[in-house]
Order: sequence, then structure tokens, then C-alpha cells
Amino acid sequence: MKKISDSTISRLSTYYRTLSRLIEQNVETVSSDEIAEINNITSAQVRKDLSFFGSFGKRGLGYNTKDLREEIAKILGLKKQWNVALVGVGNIGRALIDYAEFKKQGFIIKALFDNDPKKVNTEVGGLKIYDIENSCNIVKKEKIEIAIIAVPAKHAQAVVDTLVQCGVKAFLNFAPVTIKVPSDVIVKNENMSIELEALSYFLTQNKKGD
Amino acid sequence: MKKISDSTISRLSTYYRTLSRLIEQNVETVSSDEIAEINNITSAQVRKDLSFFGSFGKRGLGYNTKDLREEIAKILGLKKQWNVALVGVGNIGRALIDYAEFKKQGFIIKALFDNDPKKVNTEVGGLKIYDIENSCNIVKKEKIEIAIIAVPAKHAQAVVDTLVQCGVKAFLNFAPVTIKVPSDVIVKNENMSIELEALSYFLTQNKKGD
DNA sequence: CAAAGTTTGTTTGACTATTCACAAAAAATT
DNA sequence: AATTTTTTGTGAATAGTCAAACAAACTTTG
Repeated sequence: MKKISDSTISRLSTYYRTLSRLIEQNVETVSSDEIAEINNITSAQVRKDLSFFGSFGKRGLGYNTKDLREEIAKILGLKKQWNVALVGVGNIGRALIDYAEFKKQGFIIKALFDNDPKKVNTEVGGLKIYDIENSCNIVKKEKIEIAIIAVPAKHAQAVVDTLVQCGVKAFLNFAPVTIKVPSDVIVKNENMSIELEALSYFLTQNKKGD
Repeated sequence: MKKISDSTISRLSTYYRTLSRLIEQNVETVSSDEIAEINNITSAQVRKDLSFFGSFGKRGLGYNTKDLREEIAKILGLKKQWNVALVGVGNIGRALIDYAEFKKQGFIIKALFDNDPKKVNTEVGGLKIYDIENSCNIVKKEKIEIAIIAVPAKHAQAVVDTLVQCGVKAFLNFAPVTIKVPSDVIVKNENMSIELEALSYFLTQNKKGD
């Protein structure tokens, strides 16, 4: 299959959310132009993104919101429930445990890991915290498919190495470091400082350009 | 000045972090090849990114870690302290208040806002929570330059509109919606579900391709 | 039901970003 | 001090992404 760009996939996610909102508002049909307008992009972009996966619209009319949402769910693999492990029960980790958006999209946190002996064997949000040392058993038992890394930068690579050994193939990394993984494993990064620094750059440039 | 791409800016952020780590380890010189290797990119990319802003290296030797870090700090506008407001003191918001990485990079949270009367006038992390209704006074008093939006999707646009009125020109948006702003205002999005969905897509594709 | 109006899907062209490749410059070696 | 090695900085080539534009297909209107 042709390689689809990351930007296309992340736009599909935004279309998915747009459609969810429209469906809530009982909107039944939507044009590429409206989807584009809502998301500050061009309608050609919307149609192009969708065209990689099929023809879901009707000329002269647009797209059926429910049908298109369903199609995108299929494309993104949101028709199933994903078992997720969270590593690092600190500030960020705890916030993510309660983050409703994840559950809504079918990402269920099934296991918590930490290396702090004070935290191990305690519970957060109804979930027991396990020692990262014995993660493989739990990963297998809970059929973990995705791991969220919310540990300090220093420990991130080691944690990922351990979980790759246990067979985890997908990581969402909140630690501000680049993680190395084998080519059949994927890492997506969520680095909040990078975005703040981009804002800093923008504000600095604008000041200069006065 | 020539428009520099977002990807270049975000890579500069990662170089900055790489250099910080090397400096901690008392490394004095580094080549574009080493920076590239650490971050899984090509050395040409590293040199190209830097070349937009000047020549910071020495042929045959590489870059002085401290000097280059300093230059990148200047480019990104990290030589000053940025006054930040956080809107929405929920799970995510509270985690961000304690997120050390922000403070380390000079982003200081100076004001908290919420619309929940139960939260208003209480304190979190030594900061008083204000009603978003009266934000303009506080924004002016605390010289807020950047706002972090951690409110539910439903309220995000209204909150941003209010703050744009108060003169805030830069937003880090955690709400899973596209925000509309005037052209002199910048929004960067931090959407954790989008990245998870990208992982879901990847895992789904790989299963199909068995 | 014919004509006018919409909107999709896709081809083509424009633009942007990345990588290649190499001369120039400096360091290290003999 | 001359030669070899290393590494930068950058112009040229390649690859990738996005936007414009339009025929084809469908809807709506008169």
C-alpha cells in the first residue's frame, strides 16, 4: 500500500472530531468546503486526504456525516479497543489517567508502571501500579499494545527498551528526548516545550520585525 | 526576513535539548553528524537548519556546545522570561502547573483562570485562580504574553477570543478543536489524541499487511 | 425534464522541504 | 611543512506536500 503522510493521518483525526461534533448537532451532510472552513485548510486538501482511501462523497451533495465518520474510524483503526499502559505516574501521568478524551476514542489504560518503590503496589484511579522491572508479565496478561511514556527524560530510553523486549510496538512519548527503536516499532512524540518554544520564536521574530 | 519552516524551528528546540545534555556531560565540541545521530536525522538537515541563522561551526572540528546552545537560545527567544497564563485548572491544567520543564526554559506561569465558581478565588501551586471574565486586568498586570488553553473543547474558542481582546498574541492549545484567530496571533496545538490515533493507524496497517 | 448550480475526485502544476555532493576551511598526522 | 583527514556551509538535485482547476456526477430549480 502507498505510504500515506503523517499530516494526512493527523488531519483525518481532526476530520473525525469535526464530524463527531456535527453529528451531535444533528447535521446529516457536509461538504469538503465546510470541513475545510472549520479546520482552516483548503477543501482540495480535505478531498485529497480522503481520496487516498476511497470515494466517500456524493457529487453535488457532499458527505454523509455518519458514514464518513465511520469510514475514518475504520481507516484509523478506531473500531476496536486499544489496551494501553502508562509508564511514569507523576504529574503528567496522573493527568493522563483521568483524561476522558482517550477513553472516548477507545484507548483504555489497563496498566500503570513506575520505578519508585513508594508508588509500586499503590493504586491510582482504580489501577494498581506495577514495578517496571516485571512489566513483561503484565504486558502479556493485559495484552498491552500501546505504551505512554511519562517518565523523566533520563529514563525514557531504558523504559522503551524494556517494553520493546516485551513486544510493545507503539509508543506515545512525553519525555523530551529522541527515542531509538527498531524499524518495526513506532514512536510519536508529545513535547509541550517544543511548541512553547515555537511560540517564543514567533513572538521574538515579531518584536524584531516592528 | 525569510520565512523559516515550523519543522526547522522545532528541530532547533531538539538541538537545544541535545546540547544541554551534552554540556551536562562536559562535552565541549560536537559535530553535525553526532547531533543528527542522536536525533535520528541527517547531518545535512542539522547544518541546513543552522545555516538559516548563521555559521556557528568550525570546519574540521564541529560546534562548541556552549556557544551553539547560546546561539539557539537567542534564535528561539529563550534569553528572556515569558509570562504565561493557564486557562482551565482541570487535570491537564494542574499537571502543567507543576511541569518543571516549562520553568526550566523560562516559561513562568503567572496567572490561572477558570470559569468554575467553585475554583475561582482558590489557590493551586501558590497561584490564585481568577475568573476568566475579568482576565484583561490580570493579563495587563502580569504582562501575560502566552496563554495555555486547557479547557474543554466547547469553551476553547470563546476563551481565546476573550484573551485576544486583552492583547494576548500566542496560544498553546490543548483543546481538541481548531481555534480561529486573527493573522497576527499564533496558535500551536497539543493534541494527544491525534498522536494516539496515529499509533492506532500504524498498528492497524501493520496488522493488515501481515 | 432540461438547464443551472453544486460538489466531488483527480490531474496538473507550484511550492516546500530534504538530501546529496562537494569545495573550502580547519585540524590532525606524518 | 606538506599531506591527509575531518567537517562545515551551501548550491543543485530530488522528493514530498499542498493548492488550483476542471471534468464528471449528482442535485436543485424552474
